[in-house]
Amino acid sequence: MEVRDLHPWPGTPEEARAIQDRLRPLLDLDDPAPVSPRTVAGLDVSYAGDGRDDGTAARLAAAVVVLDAGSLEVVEESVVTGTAAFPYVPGLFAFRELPALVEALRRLNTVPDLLVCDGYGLAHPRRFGLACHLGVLTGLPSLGIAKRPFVGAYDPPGEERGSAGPLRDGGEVVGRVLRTRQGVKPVFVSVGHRIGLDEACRVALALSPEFRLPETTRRADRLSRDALAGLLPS
DNA sequence: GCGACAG
DNA sequence: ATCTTGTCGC
Repeated sequence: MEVRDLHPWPGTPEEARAIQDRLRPLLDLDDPAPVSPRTVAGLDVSYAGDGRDDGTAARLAAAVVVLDAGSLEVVEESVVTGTAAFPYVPGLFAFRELPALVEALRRLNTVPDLLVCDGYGLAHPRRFGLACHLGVLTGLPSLGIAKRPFVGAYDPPGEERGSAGPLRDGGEVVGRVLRTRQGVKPVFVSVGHRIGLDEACRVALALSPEFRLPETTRRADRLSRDALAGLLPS
């Protein structure tokens, strides 16, 4: 599929933040139309550990797995190996894996109806997490499902699957804390681009019929790990 | 100023 | 993210 060219690559955290501030206005989040995705793409990245002290140049594998939204059967897979493009800095996480993920998306023959990212969308210090960034670059609806809290405050949702509550930051609701499995830690859902929070949570639940994490990220996680394992140890 | 901080 | 043993439970 087609993906917009990457902007000039930032050399410093300041430049990276400036890029996020410049791209944020491109988000389409006002009254988004229903997505009702037929296919959903899950994205994830695995790392080989070493690299430089700042984490740059660490070997990684970025995977995209497209599933049929109804049956959750695999429609297409794409994996690429590469190196971390930026040190890990909370709030600038996207710059670490963006180049590899974009390349994996470009190698897709299918154009998914929705992107499900491992991390955050709007629930971000500058309201521009990885899901927002990929949404703008691809033009596709996107959302983020994170395993751990980042920004915002929340009350623990009920113990049953489906229970949820608002994730609030700076006086605004930036996402939702959702229990995808009874008695198990909840996940953090936030919209990225062209989708509403209600639909994002419905999709998140539909993609997680059995486990805490959605099948999209579970599949992408396994694929990226396998790709890394297939590389010569070094 | 100090601590916390997606993956 | 990754480093990691055993253990409880379906």
